[in-house]
Parts: sequence; structure tokens; C-alpha cells
Amino acid sequence: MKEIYNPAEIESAAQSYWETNNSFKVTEEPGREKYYCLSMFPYPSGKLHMGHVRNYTIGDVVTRHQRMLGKNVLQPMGWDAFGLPAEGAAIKNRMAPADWTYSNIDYMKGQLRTLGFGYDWSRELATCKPDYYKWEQWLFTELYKKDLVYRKNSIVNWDPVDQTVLANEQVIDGRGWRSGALVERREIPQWFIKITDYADELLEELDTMDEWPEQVRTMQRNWIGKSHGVRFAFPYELDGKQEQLWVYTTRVDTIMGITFCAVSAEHALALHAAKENSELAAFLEECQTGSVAEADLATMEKKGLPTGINVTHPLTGEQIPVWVGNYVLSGYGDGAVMAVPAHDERDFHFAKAYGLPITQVIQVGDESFSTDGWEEWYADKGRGTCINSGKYDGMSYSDAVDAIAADLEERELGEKRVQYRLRDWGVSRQRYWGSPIPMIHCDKCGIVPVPKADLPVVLPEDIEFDATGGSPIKKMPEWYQVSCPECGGDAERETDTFDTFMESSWYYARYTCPDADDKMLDERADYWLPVDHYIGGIEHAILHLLYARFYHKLMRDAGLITSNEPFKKLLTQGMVIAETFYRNEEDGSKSWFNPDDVTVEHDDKGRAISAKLAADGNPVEIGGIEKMSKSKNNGVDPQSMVDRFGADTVRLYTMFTSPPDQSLEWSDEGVEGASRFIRRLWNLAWNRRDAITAPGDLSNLNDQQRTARREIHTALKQASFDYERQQFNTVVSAAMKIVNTLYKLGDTPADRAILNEGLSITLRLLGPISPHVTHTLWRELGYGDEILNALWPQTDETALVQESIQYVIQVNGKVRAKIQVPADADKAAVEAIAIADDNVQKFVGDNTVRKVIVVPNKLVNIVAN
RNA sequence: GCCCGGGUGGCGAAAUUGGUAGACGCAGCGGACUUAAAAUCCGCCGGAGGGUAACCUCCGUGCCGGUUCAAGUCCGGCCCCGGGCACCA
Repeated sequence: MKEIYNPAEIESAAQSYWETNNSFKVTEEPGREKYYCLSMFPYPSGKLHMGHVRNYTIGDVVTRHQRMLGKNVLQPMGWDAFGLPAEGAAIKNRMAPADWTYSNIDYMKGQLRTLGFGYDWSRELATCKPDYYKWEQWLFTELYKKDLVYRKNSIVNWDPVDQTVLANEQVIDGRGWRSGALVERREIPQWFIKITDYADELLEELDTMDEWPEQVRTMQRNWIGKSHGVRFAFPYELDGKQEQLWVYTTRVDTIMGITFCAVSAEHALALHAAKENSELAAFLEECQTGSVAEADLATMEKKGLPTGINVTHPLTGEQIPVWVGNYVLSGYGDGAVMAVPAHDERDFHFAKAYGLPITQVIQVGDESFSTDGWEEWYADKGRGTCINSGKYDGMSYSDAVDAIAADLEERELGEKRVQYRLRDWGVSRQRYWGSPIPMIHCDKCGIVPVPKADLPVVLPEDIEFDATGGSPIKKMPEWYQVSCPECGGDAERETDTFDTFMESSWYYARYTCPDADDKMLDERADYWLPVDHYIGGIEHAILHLLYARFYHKLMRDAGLITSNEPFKKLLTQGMVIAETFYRNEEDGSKSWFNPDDVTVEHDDKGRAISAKLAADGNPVEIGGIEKMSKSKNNGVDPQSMVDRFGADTVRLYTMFTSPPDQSLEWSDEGVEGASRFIRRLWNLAWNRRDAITAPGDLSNLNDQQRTARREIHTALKQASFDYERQQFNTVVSAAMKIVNTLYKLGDTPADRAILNEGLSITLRLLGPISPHVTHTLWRELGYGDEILNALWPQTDETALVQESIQYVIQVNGKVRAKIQVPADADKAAVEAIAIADDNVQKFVGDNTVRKVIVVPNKLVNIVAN
């Protein structure tokens, strides 16, 4: 052991120790409790950012803690390796996406190693490897056979200059990111997986997933968007032909209040009417270019034009005018709605704007209805009864819905229907760097899935990108020209690749058996799954987590696994944020400076008052605290922090500064503090190394020593509780409290015994958080070989027992005294001592004591007036 | 607009879920050690007022009201900040 704490040295030694001993390699042990802890795998973008460090530290802390509880713990790591940035880098650096990706993986893996994360690297996977994507290709062909996969036309962004399809991220302000050309919408055939077949199961299971944050469950519920309603038609005649306008509504009870219909700008009826009407045609054009951001839509002005077409009310036979409305969504339901301005807020504002009639058909109690302004109760579904509705008058919501739906059904003009917002999952991407879609197009046989024996369809990695960014495999006849597996004739491969969400939807399962070479998953999957604890960013709340849940059910129904859900517990960690600094440039733009390059001046209260750029000494503006990002240049490089302070300090700081689900504000001073604490621990161990030799006798302690031991075990109890509820910041503070207590101990045999016990507890509490320094001290002080496998410390309840207890005495709810009472005193005795106190007497005065509340071992409240 | 979070010292945050508000840390101040500095160790540290002092009093958890012996915590109403989103008929 050395006098001076040297993180670089002890950390690399500890890491080598774990590597040579395969400390984190695990196998299935039937009968032993397993724990599968997983952090969302990274995209290999180049280097780790602070968000990764936080995510993976949380995962590693959970992993090491569960291991010390005696469980068989799996924590794997891998790479979400397909994706668009590799193509951009390929064009820019004139290198193959595969080479760029592999070199990034190499570098980032080294970074993960220096942070001391305990991964079972024998299970490492990269989703761009054929032995990985082979199995999702196989599953896709199986789904095709089960009729869960289909092909249909869908719209893509087309760059007319580069002659290539663009991903949404590559469209900037409606223009191609490279060419700058106006992007066109083109319809091409694409592959879909029927996630809607699983919508109900995906929705209903959310109710049972009580270890997921409520926020995430709500977001998924809304995304699936199930509603119960009625779909019905308005007949009309057009060019002498009988047609029907179909709409969907959840408020068919208001059907007698329809005063117009509204269709979306893309609706066939609108397009037809626009042929004869140039004003309408211009309006439809305008609707195409408006903002599509949801928040804008919510506050957007309601606009519309009449089509000049009338339809017939299915029950009254009345003529109803059809309008085009910018508030009608083309993609939901039939792209058309019935409008009941009296009982729908959007319809109301539209009717007011265009002078359309408003007819009240629902009455709630004695509320008074007026067309002057909108009232909340007008649209209160389920309240009130029908009026002005002929034979439906007096009916409640559910009676009216049943009766009206029955009448519509009788006329063959409608029926009840469950509607979802969720759409089928479009998985085709016209990109290169992804898994090829294993389908063959044969002129004779049609679509033929690639047989299992021919899988995987390997993506060629040794390619060159031309400047357009178009997918190279689309220009490689030697790759896509094949013979048909069925008839043997000439055929062509699908040249589109899968959406990268396909790979990230099942990687958690493949880690359980990454070497299975004849099956997607083997029997080991059921030992480890479901994942007990999944950790990642909130940005994946909907898409990734919904697709992974869907995929899990697909794999279950393919007979590969038996569980229903992939992730038992979910933790969404908070953002990492930092101060920003900028200068206003002459052209009105801002240039942002990294906090590393700025010196901040504080006033005597410690408030930041001004900041200067270190390079030129001139002032910069303080821009407020924001999420670490490239655009604000406020990212702190984890590597430079590890180099300066060591991984243990960086890990301790990220755990100590905020609870895991809240945002974490970076502060250099805070990191210094974390580093100072670790040195304080090290110095204690060094200075008292001769005293910490063996456990001593704890049975004969004086008052001071008993207090010290009580403080240690109180902190331990709190820390164990906080580990369970994953509030790691207070775990660190508990360890700090114990160290503070240990510093105050003397050097008698009893003090040495307490020190020995206290330090062994502290090291184990911190073991999961700062593993290197605790590993080293554990061995140097002779506690054992591996703290990693040490058992979690138990609270000694007898150490918590006190001879006398401090009671807080309140008079009328205000603290007036603190008294020491023997621990065995009964309620009456406590009361008596409390009332006898001088200060209590002073405040009770001449008043009569009405009531005395005694909270055992805590507090007495005397009510007097 | 709607749905989640959140609002506590100069700052990051605690408060074992209704029982001493501010633990632990950062910054700051004071002291010890040192020729000196750094490092380290010890102490003080919400505001106002009183006392030589140990201490004492009043105010204080975004704002207003309520429930309770007791509210940072529960209920009702509002104001800010952060994140997300379905104009879904």
C-alpha cells in the first residue's frame, strides 16, 4: 500500500485483475437467483459522452450491489452499430461505414474499460455482424409466412438532384442536406410488420408493469391510442354515381347535432372538388406546406373552405354541406369527420369562424347553453342526456350510442368499431448501412422469402460511397441479381435495408446466448429473461421500448421464449446539464464557448457574476444551464475527467450529485469534492493501517464509542434502504458520515475494533460506486481477496439501541425543548418529564393542557390554551 | 392546449413517506500545521432581533386557502421552470 492515493495506478491494476480473473463472466446456474441488469447499448458515434457515463455507472452500481446480495448477475454490453451517421462519415472521410464503425467500437470499448464497468465481454455483440442480423432476417421470413408482414406503398423523401431517398434527419427545412434541393414526396412499395395485431396486448399489459415509470406508460398508452366509437357513412351522389363519405366518431350520441362535415386536405372528395375550384385547389396546396409540429397544430387557427358538395344525413335524410378543414388529419380514421359544433370544441370554433349553424343536442343538468362562447361541459362525454334528437331524447350517453349504432347498422350505414392511433411498423429503409431485407422478387413466383439455409443475406462491407450518398448495393447487380429459390429463374434481391430499430428490439435477448449458431435464441434465454432492470434515456420511451416489447411477443409466439414482457423494471435517467457561455457576433449569431475554456468570477456569496474566456481575458455572457450538447458547446469530455481525477471519482460524483432520475448539473468544484472524499478515505486507511488488523471486541464500549457505533449502523441501515430504492446520492452521503465518524475515533482497543468494523462497512457501501479504490483497500487491509464477492453488510440492530432517547417537546406545535428520557420510560413518564421542563412551563403558562400527543421515541406535543 | 416531472440556504441536494426543515457535499469564513503556499485536519455557516455567554425569540420549503394536536409532505385553487405530446373526432 502506498501513502499517496494514485488513481491511475490502482485503477489499471484493478481492471487487469478483473480481466485476468474473468470476474464478470457468468453462466446459468439453475437454482440460484439470477439478476439481469442492462443499460441501453450505445451507438458507436466516436467517443463516450457524459450521458453514457451516467447511464453505465447506474447500471454498474446496480449490478455490483445485486452481486453482493448473493445473486448470479449478468451485465452485458454491445453496439447498436448500424445507422445513418456511418454513411455521412463514409462520404466525408472517404472510408467504408464498416471501417468507421469498427474503429469507433474499438476506441469506445477502451473507454468503457477505463471506467471500470463490470461487463461480461464474452457476450459482446455488434448488430452489424452477419451472425447477429441473420436471426432477425430469419424471424422476418417466419413472420411473412404467418401473414404478419406485408408490402404496401408509402411515402418517402426524394432528393431529385442526388436521385436518392432521404431519411427524415437528412431533410433540413424541406431541402436535402447535401444537394439543397427541394425534397419531393414519392410513393414507393415498402415492408410493414403488423404491430397493430398486438395493439391490445401491448396496451393492456402496461397496467401490470408497475416497475416502469408512470410517465413512460402514459406515453405508450397515448401512442397506441385505443378508442371505442362508431364508423358510419353519409350517402351522396357525385356525377350521377352513388358514393359514401365515411367518418369515425366516439360521440355518435351527438349525431342529431351534425351541421356539417369536414374532410382533410388530402381526402378524395376534396381533391375531386378542387378540380373545378381554383380557390379550393390553392387552399389544399397551402395545407401541404403548413407546420406539422404537434404543439403548433394545437394552437393553430382553424381554417377551411366549402367543397360545394352535400351529403345526406344517414338518419334524418337532411342535406349536410362538406367542408375542407385544416384541422382534420388525413392519416387517422377515414380522414373525414362529422361536425357537431355544439359538442366539440374544434367544430365549435370552426362553425363560429364560418357562420355555420350550431345545434345543442345534449343537456347537462340545468346548465345554460349559449353559442356565444365555448363551455367545458359542452363536450363532457358521458354526462347529460340527449335533447332535440327525436326518438333518442332523454337517453344517456351509452343508451344513445347503442340505439344509434343499431339503427345505423340496420341501414347498413355503420357499426361500432375500436380504433387505434398506432400504425403498422414500416421497416424498409432505402439506406445502405443496415441489415438487408431477406426477400427476393421473381417475375414468375412473385415475392419469395430467402430460405433459412441461404441466410444470412450478407451486406457487403468493402464498398465505396459516391458523393450522392445513394446506397451502393442498389448499384451492384452482382449483389442483387440472384436466381429464384423456388423456380431457379432470374430474380432480384430486395435492396432496401431494415430500420435500425429492428436490431435494437431484441439485442437484450441475444446477450443470453450470443453464440447460438443454429437458433435465434436457445434455452439459456429463458434462464435470464426477462431483464430485471433496464436503464436508459427517456428519449426511448416510445419507439424503442414499444418495438422491443412487440418483438418480445413475436419471439414468444415463435416459441423461442416463454415470458410476455422483456423488461421488468425500467429506470429512465435524467439529463446531464451544464452552464453555457456565449458571445454575440456582429452578424447576430452566437458563438458558444466550452466551460473548460472559461473562468467564472463569483461574488462573496458565491454567486456567479461574470465570466471570461481564458484565452483572451475578455468577457463572455453566461447563457444558463442546458443539456450538454454540441450545439451549445457545453459538453464535458468524460475522458479528460477520468484522466485528471480517475474513474472512481467521476463515478462517485455522478452518483452523489443527483438522484438517478433527475437531471445532473456538472460542476468542476463538485468533482473536486468527490475526489477529496476518496483521498480522505485513502488517508484514513493509510494512517490507521496498523490499527486495522483484525476484528476486535465490541462488547465493552464507553458512551462515546457506543455513539460512534450507533452512527455507523444508522448510516448503514439508511444506505441499504437507499440502495433498494435506488437513491444513490444518499448512499454516498451515508458513507461520508461513517468516514467522518471514523476520523473522530481514538486509539484504544475498542476504538480499533469500531474502526475495523466501520471501514469494512464503508468499503462495501462504496464498492459498487467506486470499485477500484475499494477493491484495493479491501485487499491491502486484509478484509479478503475480492470485495466484488463480499456479502452485503448487515445492520446490527443492537448497536442502534440507546439508553436514553432525545424527545422533542412542542407546545401547540412549536418546538420548545429537547429532553433526554430513559429508553424504558413509559408514556406517562415521558409526559411528566416534558411538562416539568422550564421552557415548556413558560409557554404553557396559565393555559389549560387540553391534550398531550406522544410519538414514541420522537416527540411530545402539548396542546394548551 | 393537454400529459408528466419539479419549485426547499449563495449552490447540488436531504428529510426512512404527516412528527426537530436544511443531513451529506460544494462555495465562503475562521483556526491549527508550515518560513510560506498547496495539501491535510478542526470549527462556523437560512434570515432578522436579543444576550458577555451557553442560549433565547420571531420569520422561513413558489403563491392563496383548507384538513390536522402537528403540513416541505395530504386536499382545493393559482403562478413559474423543465420535459413530452395525440387537434385522434
